[in-house]
Amino acid sequence: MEPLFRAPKQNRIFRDVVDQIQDAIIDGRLKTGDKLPAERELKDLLKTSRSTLREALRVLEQKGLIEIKLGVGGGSVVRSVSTDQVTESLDLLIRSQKISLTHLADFREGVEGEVVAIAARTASEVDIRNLERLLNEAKTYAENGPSNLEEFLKADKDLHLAFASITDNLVYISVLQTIHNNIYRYYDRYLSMKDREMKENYRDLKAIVDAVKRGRPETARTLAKQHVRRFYEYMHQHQAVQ
Amino acid sequence: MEPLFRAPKQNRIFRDVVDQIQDAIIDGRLKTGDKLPAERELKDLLKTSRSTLREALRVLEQKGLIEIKLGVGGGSVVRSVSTDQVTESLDLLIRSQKISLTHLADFREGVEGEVVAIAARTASEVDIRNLERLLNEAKTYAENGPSNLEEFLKADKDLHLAFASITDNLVYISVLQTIHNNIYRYYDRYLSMKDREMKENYRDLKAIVDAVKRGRPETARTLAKQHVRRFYEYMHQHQAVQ
DNA sequence: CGGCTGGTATTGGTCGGACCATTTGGCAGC
DNA sequence: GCTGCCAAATGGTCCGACCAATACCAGCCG
Repeated sequence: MEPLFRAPKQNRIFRDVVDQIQDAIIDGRLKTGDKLPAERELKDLLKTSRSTLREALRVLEQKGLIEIKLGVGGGSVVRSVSTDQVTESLDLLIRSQKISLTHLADFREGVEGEVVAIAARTASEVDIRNLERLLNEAKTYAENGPSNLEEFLKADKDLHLAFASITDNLVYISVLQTIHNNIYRYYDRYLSMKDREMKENYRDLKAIVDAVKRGRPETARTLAKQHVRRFYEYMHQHQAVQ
Repeated sequence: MEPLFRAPKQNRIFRDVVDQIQDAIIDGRLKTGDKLPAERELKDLLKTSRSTLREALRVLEQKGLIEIKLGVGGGSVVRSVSTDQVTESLDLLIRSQKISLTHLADFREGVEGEVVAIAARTASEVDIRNLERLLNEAKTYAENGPSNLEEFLKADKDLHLAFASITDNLVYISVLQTIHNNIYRYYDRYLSMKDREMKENYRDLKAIVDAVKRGRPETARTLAKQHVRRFYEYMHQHQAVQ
């Protein structure tokens, strides 16, 4: 039987180790949940040192391809190539302030408009029920006023990501996850929503869900764009009075 | 004077080292082009071992925050936080075949439509001249037929990215760069464009540039969506006869 | 008998030190 | 003054030891 790994060549050995394992994951020789051998064992299989191997594992971990756990029964486990890690780099862009609030808003307006339009065309009954459940959560928090702002924003986020899920399109899902996972970074700087604004926001969401339920793509798109724009207007106003 | 680094705490030291250096880069204490001390020196400053420090540096390198060069005068240099590295994770998604051709097409239709619409509203004269220059390149290749397919696709890509640049919005730019940097992975599997199709594709591009030049956002959007859809229809047809 | 508890083995995390490989720049010899 | 080689700086690799977290099991106590 052919061994899973071979001794590395090239100048920088750790790079070769990374490539070997990454390729094995990408073309399916290693599957999600598979456990790599222990470091002391793997270093022998790869005919390298533990330090070099560990540098390679760190890189793979950072790429989101494996997860490393401590203790007995720990070790390196292959993660599913998912959207979780897509966040990292856009995350850095945002944190380095290379992306302005306005640019983020423009992007969201276009993409989220399209997403709800697709959702309105393709949502199943199960999808709709899920949307209504999330909408109901948002309603509860909205009624309780600004003391529940954090929970309300969470529900708002969940709802937006639920629309993305309905498209069943990993590109939309991962891109929007990235945006929504980072958007809170702007909150502290800009956002302070008042009671009236929370309720207004909730009515937006309700209207969008309604349009999706009734299968009106263009209505949903218009409402979503308006919703996003309004959200950013709150933030801009708050910025102005700071 | 306060030292740039302090001794790490926490359970996993390398993680703390990563955070320290990353924070220094993000909030500007370390600027693009700045050189970190040599490893043997930095490990003393951080009161850690060289192995641990190196694992941290590997992670930072993978994040695209530093670049490590060998030899005398080598070392770790802070890179500008750019869109280059945003590619990595979507790249992995695509290579793992988690994203279908259709999903990619749907996403591009929405986003590229929006992008050219924005471009039509905001393009400057310089932008227009640049578009016309790129369009002219595409024309040359299109006229020379399928033997120039590769060059034509490159020109097509440049044109699409040029539209994104006009928006001046890093989110659009980085997302579309990611898509276009990876789209070629589908070519081998699906694409084989014939002479007639290349010319048709060129006419699409020309019409879009024209709409942008004349400041017609909605016309540009419609044309761009149609252009993207047509492109993927070629690929699907080719797939079907394989 | 059952549950708590502490020990122990496994596995990743950290450390220090030695040596290798690459690169640059200067010095020696022509 | 040019050429080519050597030395120093710096990252890359390797080794072996020990630390730290954790799962699991044996044994004790209620």
